[in-house]
Amino acid sequence: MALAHAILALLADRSFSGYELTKEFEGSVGCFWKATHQQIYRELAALEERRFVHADLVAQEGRPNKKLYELTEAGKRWLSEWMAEPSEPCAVREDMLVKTFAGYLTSPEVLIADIERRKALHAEKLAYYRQIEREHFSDLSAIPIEKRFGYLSLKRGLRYEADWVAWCDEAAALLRSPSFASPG
Amino acid sequence: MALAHAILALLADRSFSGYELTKEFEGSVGCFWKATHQQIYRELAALEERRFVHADLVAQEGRPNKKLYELTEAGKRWLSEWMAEPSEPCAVREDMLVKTFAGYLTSPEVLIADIERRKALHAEKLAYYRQIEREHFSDLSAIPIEKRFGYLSLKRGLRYEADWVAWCDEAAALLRSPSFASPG
DNA sequence: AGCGACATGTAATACGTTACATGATTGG
DNA sequence: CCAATCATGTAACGTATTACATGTCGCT
Repeated sequence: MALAHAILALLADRSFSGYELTKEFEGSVGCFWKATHQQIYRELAALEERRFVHADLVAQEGRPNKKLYELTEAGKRWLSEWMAEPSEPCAVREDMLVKTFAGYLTSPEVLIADIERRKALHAEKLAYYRQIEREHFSDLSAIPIEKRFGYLSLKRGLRYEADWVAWCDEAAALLRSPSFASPG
Repeated sequence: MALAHAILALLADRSFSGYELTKEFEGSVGCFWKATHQQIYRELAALEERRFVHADLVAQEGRPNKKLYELTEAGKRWLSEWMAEPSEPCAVREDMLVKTFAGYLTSPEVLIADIERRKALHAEKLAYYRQIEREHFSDLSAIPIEKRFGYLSLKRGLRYEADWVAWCDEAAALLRSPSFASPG
């Protein structure tokens, strides 16, 4: 039930439509939570039924109407209570590491190609998070306190992507070293 | 269907029972894949139906009998083919970072307590992985080439845990700094 | 005329989590 | 005698993924 909390955490700041929430999860929020639009619409419906959010239909000109969801008092209470509970590490399920683990079943070249691909992906995300850091968090004292907390989460994203890039370099270098030369 | 590949990757080295596989996923394999015994038994049954593994009933003295699963040729082929496909980053869903994101809804003390708890968890895993590194990978040239690949995956686990510990320190320090003092 | 952004959904399937369920043996 | 380890499963439920589905508007 943690997607629910992620959505409520966004709605604590301001109202969002399902579409807007989806965009948030595709952007910087993606550094700590991943969700598709289908999950979000389903969860919003469930949250509305539990009265943790309330939807307002907003008529728009020049574009489709939207449902703006706002956090209710009950929703805010539920979220605050959850904040005090201990949080567990998320489950890691990394295809890439299954492949390195059984890497002797393929050629080093195949592994290295995949590692380089991953490196590019993580480098791109890292650049994106650095841009957000520059644009939104270059002067913490200049932004309202509620917004400052987002920097803590972003910092984890920055570390995570930088660390993946570093591992990719390390792993590729090892695979190219004599220790992993084909004959063994 | 990636749990299937993780299981086959383990079976590529030697045969395992469901119980033994569960132990592996709780141990060092846990640095890149998480699975419960229920998932494993279900997946083994599915893999057997697809003829990617074959079960041998092994009678034991002094303990319950077990089913030893071995990789079939078809299973090995299927695994090898999968190795060449590009691998995507796994989905991050971090409760902890939802909490820091909306941290203004609770007190810094509550957040810091949770962060310190997480730090202890990650430090413990880091120590465990370091122990495995010392015991199994201190001299790469002394171990058979197939086993060396496991070190690449372990290195990612070492990085991951160390990076979390570092973030916990960074985040706790920030929360104790004037930038996050309650009044804003 | 077609593409991309806006906007919201259903349905089917796959996968993960939690609870329930059993039973032998070993060591304290 | 009780708890822990070995050993394997079923059932119910919750969550995630993938495919399908629709329609507007603005721009080129």
